[in-house]
Amino acid sequence: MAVTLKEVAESAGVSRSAVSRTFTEGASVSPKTRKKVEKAARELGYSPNALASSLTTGRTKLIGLISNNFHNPLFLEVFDLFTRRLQEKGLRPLLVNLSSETDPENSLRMLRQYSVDGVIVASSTLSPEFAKAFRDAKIPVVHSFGRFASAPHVHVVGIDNVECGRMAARTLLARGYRRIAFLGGPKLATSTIDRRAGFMEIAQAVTGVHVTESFASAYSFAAGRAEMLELLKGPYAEAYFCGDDVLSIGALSAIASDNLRVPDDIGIIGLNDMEMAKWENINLTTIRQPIKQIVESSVELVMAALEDRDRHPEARLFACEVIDRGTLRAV
Amino acid sequence: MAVTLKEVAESAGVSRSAVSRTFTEGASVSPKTRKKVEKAARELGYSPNALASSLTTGRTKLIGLISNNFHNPLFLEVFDLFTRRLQEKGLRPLLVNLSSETDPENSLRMLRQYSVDGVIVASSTLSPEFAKAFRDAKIPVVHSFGRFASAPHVHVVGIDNVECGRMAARTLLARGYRRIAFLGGPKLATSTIDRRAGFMEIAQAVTGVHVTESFASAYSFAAGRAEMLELLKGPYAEAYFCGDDVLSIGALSAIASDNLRVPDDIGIIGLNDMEMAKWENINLTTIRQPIKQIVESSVELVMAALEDRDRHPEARLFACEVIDRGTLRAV
DNA sequence: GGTCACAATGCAACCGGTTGCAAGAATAGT
DNA sequence: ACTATTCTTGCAACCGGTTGCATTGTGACC
Repeated sequence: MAVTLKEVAESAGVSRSAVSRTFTEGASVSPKTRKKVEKAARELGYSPNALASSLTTGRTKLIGLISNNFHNPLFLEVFDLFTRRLQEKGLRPLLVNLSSETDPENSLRMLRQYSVDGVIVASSTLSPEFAKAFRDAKIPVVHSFGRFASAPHVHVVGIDNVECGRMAARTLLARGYRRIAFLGGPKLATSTIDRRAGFMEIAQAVTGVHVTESFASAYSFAAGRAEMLELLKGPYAEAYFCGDDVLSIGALSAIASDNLRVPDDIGIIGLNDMEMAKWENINLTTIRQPIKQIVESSVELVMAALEDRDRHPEARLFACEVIDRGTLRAV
Repeated sequence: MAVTLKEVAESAGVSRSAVSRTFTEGASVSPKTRKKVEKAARELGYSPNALASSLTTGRTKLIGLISNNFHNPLFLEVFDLFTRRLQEKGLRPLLVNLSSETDPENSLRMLRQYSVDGVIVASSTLSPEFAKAFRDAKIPVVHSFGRFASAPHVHVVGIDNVECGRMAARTLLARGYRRIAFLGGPKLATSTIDRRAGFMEIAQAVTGVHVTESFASAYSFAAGRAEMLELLKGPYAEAYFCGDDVLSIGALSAIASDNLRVPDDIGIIGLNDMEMAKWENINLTTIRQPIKQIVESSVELVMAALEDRDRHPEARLFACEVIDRGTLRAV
């Protein structure tokens, strides 16, 4: 096994406490012993066992990073940002893939067994039971990319999907589109519901605008393509607000298959601004979701909640913005 | 804090050992006490602290999952597969993003501090110092997607990149291409070196074939596109073997920007067969890397290495196959 | 030099479990 | 009914650290 505290203590000729103290921030150790201990530690290649110390301190610095979005390329960026940020802050992400669990109860038990300090759920949905279980266990939870609520029952960081819907509708109207449509993700996803609501609110408020809606079975390329192929069979709209970039890309491919051109024949606006959206062969006009800020804020929030366990649930919203590329006609 | 062993013991009216034993596989407990303990545990909502037990057992069931490929969409699939598989096997992935570390030494220390049982490095490169450090610490390492070596100094699971290069060359030749080229990733990446070697071996062996090579600065869309745009300025080849799918997609976009058509004007064959390759608007002919098998085998191997710490380093290779789609002309 | 305040150190108990060992209980064998 | 064997069980030590407390050491000040 690895070198232990005791061995270092013996080698340095001091007590175990002394060694422990040299490795704890702000403990009282004289420069002399500190030097001795550090020398011994270096020679033996000692590094403290974080798990053992967590036993007494009650802090593991482990953060459960839970997601079920392992098929949306956006989330590779999200994982990248999360892991970097957590590492920077001295926290360790324990990754949990929720999609494989038949029973979320299971992941939950596991996170408790490993005494994670906190949990970040990076997924648009978070079941209330899940949230409750963590609250009962007094483990801080931050729901990243979650649904905004004015009275949240859990910390949530994300965007205002309703406002995004409005933004999309306004953008389409500003470009002079009059027959517009919402092409959402799964009908039951809260993100779909909210984006639709905002979109409709604006679209239906102006006379002379014809608005329709439809829903893809998943936030995926295949679902977006399939749904758009279907739509193209009938009389189709002038422009579509797709619930998500990957859906948009699916739709774009359907349009291309039908030998229609974007934005001449059909306009598309997406949501997310994932890396791929700026690829020149896609060049998607979309609404940017500031994932970097969301991630940073989530980490900050989970750390704050660690400090103050009874911190009141808080919702943090970030503004989105339209990124104008090539899939919508000019103003 | 959470419920502890002691509380359960008191509530059930037995010793702590008894409780511990009911929760350890294969320990000797009478049905009667087991029943009592389970009842008490259920009532109190007890679940054992995995970290505390790791202290005596020496096993944490934590596996360090290390990568620096947070920009290649293929790796979202890889992470999905790894997390699922590890979870199925009762192991927990502790994710480490190497790209953010200025100093890999750092991640290494952290993994030691958290006493991970083993490490999976999912990245084409693995520095020898890194491997050595783990070997010194007696922590099993599996290098997934690593370079094949007939005398590996670390467990490695992946494909034979040289053979892939050959396969690509043979495929292009079989389609009647005679002016062919290799468009690799970073010149120093072992994957690039090997794929190039295999490609050249075959291409240069047949007379009348003109073969050239060039290298993108990274395995990324932007780099692939940039390099291909450059190539298109001069006399270009009939078909390109790109080092990777994402590079291929970049190249395809460059070709489209120049108003050339695939496969009529230029052929492209990629490597990986990531999800995107089958998207209808990309429809990339490529060499499939069997990532699912690689992942499963990696997990299996790391578990085996856990059992037998002195297991001899082993290289496991998986065969690739050409997936014929639309970016190469027919035979 | 003596007193005092405070810094440095070691002791021992503790965090939440596991496990070797010996003693006691149960079962089998005759 | 008595002994031999196997199962259960609790005790106590241990895993690798941390920390409250009492003790000792150090320097400041008068």
